[in-house]
Amino acid sequence: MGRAPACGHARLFAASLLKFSPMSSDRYPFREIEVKWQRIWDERKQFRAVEDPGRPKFYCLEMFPYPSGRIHMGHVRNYAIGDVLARFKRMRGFNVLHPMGWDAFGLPAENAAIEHGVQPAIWTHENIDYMRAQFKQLGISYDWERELATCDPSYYKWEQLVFIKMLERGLAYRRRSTVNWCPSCQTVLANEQVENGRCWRCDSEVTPREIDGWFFKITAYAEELLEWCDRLPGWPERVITMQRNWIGRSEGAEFDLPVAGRPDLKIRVFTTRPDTAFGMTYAVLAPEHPLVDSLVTDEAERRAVAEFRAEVARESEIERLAADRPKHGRRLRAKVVNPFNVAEIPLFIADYVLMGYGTGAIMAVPGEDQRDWDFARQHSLPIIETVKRPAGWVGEAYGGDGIKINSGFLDGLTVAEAKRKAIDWLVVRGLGVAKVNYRLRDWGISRQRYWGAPIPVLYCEKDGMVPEDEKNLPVVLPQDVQLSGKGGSPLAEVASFVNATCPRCGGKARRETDTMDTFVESSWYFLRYCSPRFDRGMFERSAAEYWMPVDQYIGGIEHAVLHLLYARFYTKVLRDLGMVKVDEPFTALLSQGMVIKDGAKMSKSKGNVVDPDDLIRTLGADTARLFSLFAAPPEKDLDWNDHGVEGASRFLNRVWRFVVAHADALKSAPATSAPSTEPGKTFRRQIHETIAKATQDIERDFHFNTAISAVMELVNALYAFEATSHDGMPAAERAALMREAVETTLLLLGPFCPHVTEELWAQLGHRESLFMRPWPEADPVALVKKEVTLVVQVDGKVRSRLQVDVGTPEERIQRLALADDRVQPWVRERSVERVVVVANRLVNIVTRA
RNA sequence: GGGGGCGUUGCUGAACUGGUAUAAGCGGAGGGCUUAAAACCCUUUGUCCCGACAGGGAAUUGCAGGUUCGAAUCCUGCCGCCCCCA
Repeated sequence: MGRAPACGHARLFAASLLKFSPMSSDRYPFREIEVKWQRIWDERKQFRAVEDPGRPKFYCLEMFPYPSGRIHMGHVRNYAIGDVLARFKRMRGFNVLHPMGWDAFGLPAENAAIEHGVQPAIWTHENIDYMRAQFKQLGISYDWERELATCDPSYYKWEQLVFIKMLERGLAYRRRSTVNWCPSCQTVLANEQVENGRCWRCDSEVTPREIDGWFFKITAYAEELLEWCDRLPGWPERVITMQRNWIGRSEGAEFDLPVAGRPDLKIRVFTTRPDTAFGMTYAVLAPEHPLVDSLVTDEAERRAVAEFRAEVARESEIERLAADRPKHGRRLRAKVVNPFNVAEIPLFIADYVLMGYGTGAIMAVPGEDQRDWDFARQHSLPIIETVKRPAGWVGEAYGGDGIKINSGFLDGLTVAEAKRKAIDWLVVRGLGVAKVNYRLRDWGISRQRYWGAPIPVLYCEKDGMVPEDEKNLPVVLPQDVQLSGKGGSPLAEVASFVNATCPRCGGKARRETDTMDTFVESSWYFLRYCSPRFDRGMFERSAAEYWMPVDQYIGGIEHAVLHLLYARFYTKVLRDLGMVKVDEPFTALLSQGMVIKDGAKMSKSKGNVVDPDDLIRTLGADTARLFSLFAAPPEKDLDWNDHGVEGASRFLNRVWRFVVAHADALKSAPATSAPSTEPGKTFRRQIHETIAKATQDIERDFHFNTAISAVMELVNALYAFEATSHDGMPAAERAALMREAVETTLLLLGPFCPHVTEELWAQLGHRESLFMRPWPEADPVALVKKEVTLVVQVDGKVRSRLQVDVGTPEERIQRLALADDRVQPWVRERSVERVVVVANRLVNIVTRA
């Protein structure tokens, strides 16, 4: 078979099989193929998942998207990674659950309503329709029958039910807290919506504001969430570390500082370093601390404090905690007493102490804490060292270990011993307790927004706060609400919603008008997928028991703390409500990197956006998928490169041309072979080495890029094999090997590029889908090597190569190596000290002058 | 300030538990096919040195050291970039 005619043949063949689009005359007809197979997969419901206790299950899940309108390249990458795994695991014999849905509540829908007058529900559903079509165009193997949208009342109904149960158990509660408030928009802003202290929309200054809101008591699970961090080996270490730090467990002590001359007042402080108490030279309260008001002595001080508070209120939490900026503080007239040495010390309010951490008050030990040291220097306060510095120590505050000094009864102890003794001392005297503190705060779930799940609570004139009766659920979000973007919670304006009946007494009641944070919906959607149409509960127990936990979760690193922590918490709550058995929702996690172009994240303002629609239109979904999997391993950022995409397209064309050109010969060839010739054996070994490598790369560490490159090498070898005549090789052997190589290529490539491989598979005469086939296994017989090439080094430098039979004894290898013509000149003038032989790899001859 | 990660060719990136550094793709060069171009196919392609060629040699994985028969990989210090925490 000549090469040039093969080309022409390919075109003819393709043209007769499928109609060509004129603009892609040199490319395989990807458009037709992709549409065709998407339709067939859909009709066959090929990826429908059904519980089957007889087969091992694999729950493969990618973080569901917010329906913003259209997908971007980050989505393509995320969902392509998931699809490779889902298809791969199916071929490996697993019963795979691979669902898709929509994180459909959120601010953008509401903003679209405010700006363009579209109802959020309509806007959202239109976006979902468009994006669903895009996913289908990418050929992702979802079980579309399980699709769900979180804005559907039949979804959030169950979340409202769980809310009520959490309320009963004290896991949901209401309290006042400080939030970011925009006075012009009259609404609460999320931290991300505050830019440099200003509202992202109207640019007015954001102020903290005390308002009532709902919280989930995630802190009740702090210890368990932390403990399980050690039991999630399938998670990336950096995500685990971020979660650990976020939870921020610290052990220490809590004790009281009496206010001098005010026997009625004392200030509770938390410290992780009770051993340093003798170094306490002042104390600090958070400016917001409730005791501050009782501590001020006169009107002048009250005014000064108020002024200072207003100043601090403008600073963000991040600014207040930044180590490298000056700390602002104001001295109060009141003084406190250090119980350890009964010294009277000054008391401050300062921005670097937060009400939200510990008790909102600290003992300041500038000798051992850098922030205290900075503050002490600024305010000319004394600094006492209570830990002996190591010899040669240069620096300011010393946070390290050492022997206690200047510390009364703690002198001479190590830091750890002193901590224990200091706590004992406090406990014995009833002054304080040992205390574990967490940085983690309870999860504020109230949003003064319309487009979210209503919180199922009413306020009755007679009964006070009352949960909605379960039989009245769902509390449906009203439609056709006029949204102005002003005036706080939009639901408060909807009389038909607000005015309701008290489920307890039947009297008049007002509905809660806050809606839930959208992270609540995403905290359990993976459970709903197990039985998405179940209408007698959140999910069907047996389905959840079969599918849970998610075996592989895939998503962006930006959710390292937020979503992933909330979902872990919520799952544990459901477990404690007796609804699920699992302790953790996600066994393994893959955090994929960002898609970068020209050194920056894709964004409209940078003009470096690649539109998936364009790509699918010009080069096809298989090419888009292939490149996004080939260009980098999943956990790394992916540098988008237009030339590289063309390379991926070129490769698929190359596969296409070969198969189509040789389809007739391949179809009639025997399926497997035991080659009799050396070149035949070598080629077959190459085929099976590719299987082994690709399988390992996918399975072990998701290194799809190297798996693909292995297949590329096989295709190159296939072209070379075809172009060589191989005198003496039986025609049947040649044909069988080509068939084995081609079919292996298609099977290995299938999960990456499902359409083109499925089409070529069919063209080879297969009736059954490629994806119903088992994943190929490397044949150990084919992998056996008779000979190996050993590298011969002299003093670590490569000087020659040796062809030897596998299993050649070491002495013989040594002899051969030393006798080698190329080795001789390097050892002749020197004496051989030793010879290192690494089996089947190399020989290193170590010499001495 | 503390913790973690990364640094390999013109570019993206390979190199399993230390064992031929630079696979695969992109880009470059040359050739074939073609009236021509595109597409496609083949060959070649990190640097320096010796050599007409064949071939041979040297240094090289951010920099400087160390451990080892042998280091991109392990250890120490430094430089640069990134992330998290403070």
